[in-house]
Amino acid sequence: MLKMRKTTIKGVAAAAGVSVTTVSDALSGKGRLPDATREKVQAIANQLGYRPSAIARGLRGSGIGLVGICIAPAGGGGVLTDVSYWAAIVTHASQAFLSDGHAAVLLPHDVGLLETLHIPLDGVIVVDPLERDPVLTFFEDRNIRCLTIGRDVSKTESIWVDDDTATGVRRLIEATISPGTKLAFLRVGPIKSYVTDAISGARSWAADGGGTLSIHQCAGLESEHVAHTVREAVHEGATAILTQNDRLALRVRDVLQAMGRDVPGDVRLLSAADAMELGQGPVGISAARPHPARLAEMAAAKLLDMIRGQPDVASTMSPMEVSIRESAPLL
Amino acid sequence: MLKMRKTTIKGVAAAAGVSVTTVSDALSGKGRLPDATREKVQAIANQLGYRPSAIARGLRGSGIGLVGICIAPAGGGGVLTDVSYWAAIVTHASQAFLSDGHAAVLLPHDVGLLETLHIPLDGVIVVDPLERDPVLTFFEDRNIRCLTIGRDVSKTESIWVDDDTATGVRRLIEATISPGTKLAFLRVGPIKSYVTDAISGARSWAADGGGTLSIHQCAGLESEHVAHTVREAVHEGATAILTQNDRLALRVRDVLQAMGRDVPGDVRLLSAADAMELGQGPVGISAARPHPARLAEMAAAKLLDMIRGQPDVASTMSPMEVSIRESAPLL
DNA sequence: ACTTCAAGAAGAAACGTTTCTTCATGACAG
DNA sequence: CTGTCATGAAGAAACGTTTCTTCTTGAAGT
Repeated sequence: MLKMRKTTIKGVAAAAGVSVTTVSDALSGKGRLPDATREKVQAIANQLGYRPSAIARGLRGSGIGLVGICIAPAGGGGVLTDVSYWAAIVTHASQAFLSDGHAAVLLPHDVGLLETLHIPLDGVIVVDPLERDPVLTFFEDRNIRCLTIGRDVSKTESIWVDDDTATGVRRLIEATISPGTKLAFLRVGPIKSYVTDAISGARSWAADGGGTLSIHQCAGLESEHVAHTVREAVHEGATAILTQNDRLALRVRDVLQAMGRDVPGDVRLLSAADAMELGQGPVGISAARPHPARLAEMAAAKLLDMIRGQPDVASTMSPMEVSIRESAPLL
Repeated sequence: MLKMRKTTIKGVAAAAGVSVTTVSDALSGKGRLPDATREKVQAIANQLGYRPSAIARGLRGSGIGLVGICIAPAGGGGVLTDVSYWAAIVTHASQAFLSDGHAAVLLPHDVGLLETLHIPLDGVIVVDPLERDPVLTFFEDRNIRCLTIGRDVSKTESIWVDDDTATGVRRLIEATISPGTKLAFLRVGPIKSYVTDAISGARSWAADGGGTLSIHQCAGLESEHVAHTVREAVHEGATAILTQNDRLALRVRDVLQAMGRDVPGDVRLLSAADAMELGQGPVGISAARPHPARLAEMAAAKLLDMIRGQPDVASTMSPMEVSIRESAPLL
């Protein structure tokens, strides 16, 4: 394999017997050149396999069309993101960027790793920021335009796109839980905005005379932790359980079954976040339906607006529909 | 918001009353400077929020640590990649890159779109290249190091990583199909290397006296097309069907059921590519198990080796295990 | 007191583009 | 014959780094 150095604009200029200016103009269609020159230069550039260096271009201009998607990796348990949620966001966002001539870089949701990278980003989408997320500070420090999917409740001036979980959850409860019921909210893991929202939706239902609400923190997704929390809730008289997300809901369903409680006969079960798995199994679980794909597209579009310098980019709530299943049928 | 231009190395030099050389040296730890100067410069750089421009850096050196993952988007039907396969490859490859200080850019498997992008890539992983894939030519033309997951059978000099589908499929057949059986291979869509391999695995089984093999091309994944092809195969006397992949296998199972044929009683059913869904339902489908995660990690590691300039990077086959389920139990 | 040397720091080239400015030429009008 | 203009093309600056080279200074060795 010939290890020759890449042909640069200088090489083309020399080969064509013209100046670099002429080459640049000929290839970009600018300047005033007769067609003859233009074609000659193009032919030679072509023949030499000349490709302008994106880096050199970027040095002069503003950026090279890169946007980041900052998201915790998908997979197993723990704080990892659910695979289909992850895939929906990543595919839809990157497609949206692509059709605008930008390319998406996958970034870790981790400042330590981010610091090892040195990438010229035009902007970044941060997915599910935590409260006072250091990742947001990281990008702010570097003056990189940032938009979040899900909100960092502690930052008021930031721009986000989010499911309207509060309203969605309230509608879900109203549709399936009879007034006066004792409802237990089960949460787990770090605080994300949708959890806060789900709670405030449930609170507003309770405050408006829907019923009473108690909140329980699960130590983890392992069966024993979930069982402990469920027992606690049931012992306090709860006859309806609302979980933070799909995975927790599935565990709760199993735990209730193991305890011999009928769903929905003894306890009605709801999830604040829908997922395909909730529709499977003998007792499907009712849930509010998030729209990762739609959020990703909206986020990408807005971020591109910001990059183009539009001044009036605003945050947006996306309305949620509800999926009614066996675990909590319509009243 | 203050719209000041980014602080550059010149700004720091001016503020510190030293030359740019000194700033560069102080921050990078090179050159010979007394600690006093070093610290002073660092303090000022810090205070000014100075971040060296990755682009400028890249201009001088070789690259900015970007690698591409070129893969057809995941989702619905058509030529799109299966979601879990897609996610496994993208997460594992990008994680591997990340831990080496590189970041992954998601690229479309589409020359038209690639041409609109101008990104300085150190290398790229092309997932499931088609035969004589123009995408490979695209990267070759641009002198970008390229490694494929799955092979382009027409390019012999390229470097790849792949499941050993031929051996896996042959083992699968040997374990579940009795000698002398008429086996029908059903394929669909564009030719990818794993299909060629699956066929050659089946061929070698047939050639060594295992049984007879016929190959059928399905016009599409829609029920009517699948039904047509299955009818054809069964009419020719096939009592075992091997499908190209999981989705086709699922359709075939439904079609057989609709035709009133018992699986595995009347017809044994196999898939050349396993997926989670094959384990679900009353009649799980036996299959050879690909390892997208492992392939992605191997591919990333090898590509990084190539980028580092290692001369002896070789292609690798990854052995496949088989999943035995109800549709074709062990003999 | 004169050379030699090392430390500290600055200068300047190079990386590959784009773009603003300038220059030369010839045509045309006065 | 001279001044104006348009055309075609080259020159050079700028983008922000890194790194190789050079320069200055003071200290040490003879």
